[in-house]
Amino acid sequence: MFPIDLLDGAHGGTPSSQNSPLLQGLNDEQRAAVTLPQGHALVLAGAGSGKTRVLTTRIAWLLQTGQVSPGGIMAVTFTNKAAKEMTARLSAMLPYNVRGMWIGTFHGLCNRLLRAHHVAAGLPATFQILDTQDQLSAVKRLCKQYGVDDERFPPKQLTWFIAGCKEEGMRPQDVPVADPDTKKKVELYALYEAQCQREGVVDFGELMLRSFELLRDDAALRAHYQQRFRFLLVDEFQDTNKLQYAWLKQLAGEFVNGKMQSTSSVLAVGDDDQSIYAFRGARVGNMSDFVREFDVQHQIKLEQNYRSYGNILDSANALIEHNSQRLGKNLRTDQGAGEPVRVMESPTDLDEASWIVGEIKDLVRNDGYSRQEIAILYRSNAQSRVIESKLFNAGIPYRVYGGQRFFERAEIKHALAYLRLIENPHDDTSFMRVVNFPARGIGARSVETLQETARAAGCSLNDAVTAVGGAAGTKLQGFVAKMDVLREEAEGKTLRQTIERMLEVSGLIDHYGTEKEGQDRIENLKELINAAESFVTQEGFGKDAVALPMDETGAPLTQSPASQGLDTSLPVLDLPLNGTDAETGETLSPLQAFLVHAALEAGDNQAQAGQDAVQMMTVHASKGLEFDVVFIGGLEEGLFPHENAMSDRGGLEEERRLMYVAITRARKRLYLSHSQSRMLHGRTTFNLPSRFIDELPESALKWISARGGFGSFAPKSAAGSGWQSGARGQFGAYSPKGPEVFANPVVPAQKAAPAHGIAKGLTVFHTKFGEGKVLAVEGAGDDARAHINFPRHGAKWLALAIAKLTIVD
DNA sequence: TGTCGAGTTAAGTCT
DNA sequence: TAACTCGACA
Repeated sequence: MFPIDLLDGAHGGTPSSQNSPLLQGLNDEQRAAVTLPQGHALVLAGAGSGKTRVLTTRIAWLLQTGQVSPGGIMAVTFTNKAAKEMTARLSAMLPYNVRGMWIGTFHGLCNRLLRAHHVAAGLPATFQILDTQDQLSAVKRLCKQYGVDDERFPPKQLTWFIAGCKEEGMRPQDVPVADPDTKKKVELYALYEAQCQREGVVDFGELMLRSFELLRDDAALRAHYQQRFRFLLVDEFQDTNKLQYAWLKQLAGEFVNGKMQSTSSVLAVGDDDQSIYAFRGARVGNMSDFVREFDVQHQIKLEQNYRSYGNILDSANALIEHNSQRLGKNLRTDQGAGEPVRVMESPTDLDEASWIVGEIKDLVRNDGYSRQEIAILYRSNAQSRVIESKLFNAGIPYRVYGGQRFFERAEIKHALAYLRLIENPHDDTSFMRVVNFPARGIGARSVETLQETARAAGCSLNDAVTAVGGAAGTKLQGFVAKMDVLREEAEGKTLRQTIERMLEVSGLIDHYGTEKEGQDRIENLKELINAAESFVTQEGFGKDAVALPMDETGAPLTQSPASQGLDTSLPVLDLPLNGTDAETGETLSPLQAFLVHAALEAGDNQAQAGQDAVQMMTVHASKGLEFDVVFIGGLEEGLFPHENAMSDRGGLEEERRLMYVAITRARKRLYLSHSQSRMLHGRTTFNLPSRFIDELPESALKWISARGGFGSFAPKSAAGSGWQSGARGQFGAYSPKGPEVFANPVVPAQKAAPAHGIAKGLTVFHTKFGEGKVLAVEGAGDDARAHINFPRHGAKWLALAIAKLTIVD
């Protein structure tokens, strides 16, 4: 906290207090970024260079020097995590309420804009947000309705197509049609749009596109926000897509002859080396476009790293050197070399997991690390399962981020669908989801009839119910009546009461009560009530939901905002997080706000927060975080780099940046691990060690795996990069099966091996293990392996070029 | 119409 | 491996 009397002059005063406590402890580059003069600027911030600190201090600085009031600031991030952290740091730094500032994710801020101007945006006040699952089921429903051949047009691909179009800012009429297939897809895109509009729902892409169009087409509104936001700060700028950049330009000012005419100041903070979202339309090129189009005068590089020791940083630097498309940047540290980066090789993914768990035990018991400072990173969510089960068996608390998120669980989606139907009876996606769940005798046939009726009448499923006759009609009407009752009862009830009543009336609790594994689900549903409860408390619903414009002390502004240079002809929209209707002044109901929360923040804070638990997440989810100890598992060709990304150069470079992000998460100790075989999608695969391991400097590494036992599997790096044999004595302890799995001696593969004749289902004889049954055969030629179950020794993988096997029957 | 089991298929990162 | 679809049967 800094004393208020340090405030340097009134509005627009020159920031002269260079010895402000705010600036203490910043290095020269950071200080330069924090105290940048007005105008557009780009900060290239390397990993661990104190980027978040710079951003938040910059905001505090702007406020402290009176250059802007809280309402004049907009800070955009990509993840809720980042937005939350920024808000938290700011409230610790500033002596007044930060709620008046627009700090949030792109999608969160778009939602806020659309809520506030839903009439102008052509949306109902209660519009709902579709997540990826909802979007897919909406598309499936559409395809079925129009009899689309889902072989030729898989619904999933259609959702990608639609999302891709929106990311490029294209409506159906804007999409260039080159071939009949595209023509069809565009038609479906248009139909999908109509369906969403009819049902009052928007997907993620629509949130962005719709609010972009709102700003583009409504000059008065645009002028208002341009006037209002004097300072726009954008985090992770390298991850912006075309549409997001265009959206920013609308807010920043008017674009004339390719140049930005702007009275506001845009600060873009990014790191081209950490661009890992090209797959969802991110354009690193936005950085250079920004410099050109905004005529950026100030560029600052933050290269001093405060996070990691030398060996870790050297590894990161050496790795990213292999990329060709870079702006160029090299991290440095004063912290000394630190420990070497440890590299581990395991025979199987199970061994890898056991080793990680054993290592974690040591770290906690012997080296005094707390579990929450240890992270296990992996390329894809599917990898977490094995590690989870080992951690679970070892009794080590852990927390998994991402993956199956709380709000994406089936029972929670069902509950939310009921809540959405209470809010908006025309939400057909939700209607379809729960009309017969729990089962109430409304079968597929009845639903089909209902859909046809609705389509013919051009109304929602809810409204079409009365037109359906017979027994089916009666049952449908019963369902709708039930929902009507719930809707009426929700009036004047607390969110908690509404949800509890819904769980009861819908029959969800009863249903799961009779199900075998329903107890967990019931627990989750109760957790939903808790989530709603704490949401209501945190957001302060029920009190004065509209935050008034504030002065620096948090007291409401008594003087006109015009003194801040704001356009007073429009209402000042200092709104609570989830927005208020600017035209009517109505605020969202707690239920509406909670549904928004559920859709936009998929609930990464499920697990027991606060517990000292090992952190598990994908590399993507780890961006922006840091830990004392980091394990990166599954460093194998095909997995990391992922095979789908290996075909083209761009994809491979993105994978490398991903690896760069992973490495730079570690402060003190980094473990890299790969496994020779891995259960993937139900098959055992054999992968070479990742090329990324080879790209690291030998001097920074230390191999802790014992080499040997795997003849032809010898990692390709073995040739040049010295596989020092087991430097750690405990190798045998954490890989008890190790020596047995491949019990055959290592001999050079014989060239004349291919015609082995071993096939699944055969019984074979092994000189040491006796008779066994072949479970599977993988690979060909010298690389062929068989998985054989020996009654007395268990299932083993044997290299057919080496093992002496005879076929018994 | 609901339920259950067999067969099929996809499989990656996120708001 | 897990989620999903489809067909047989009650």
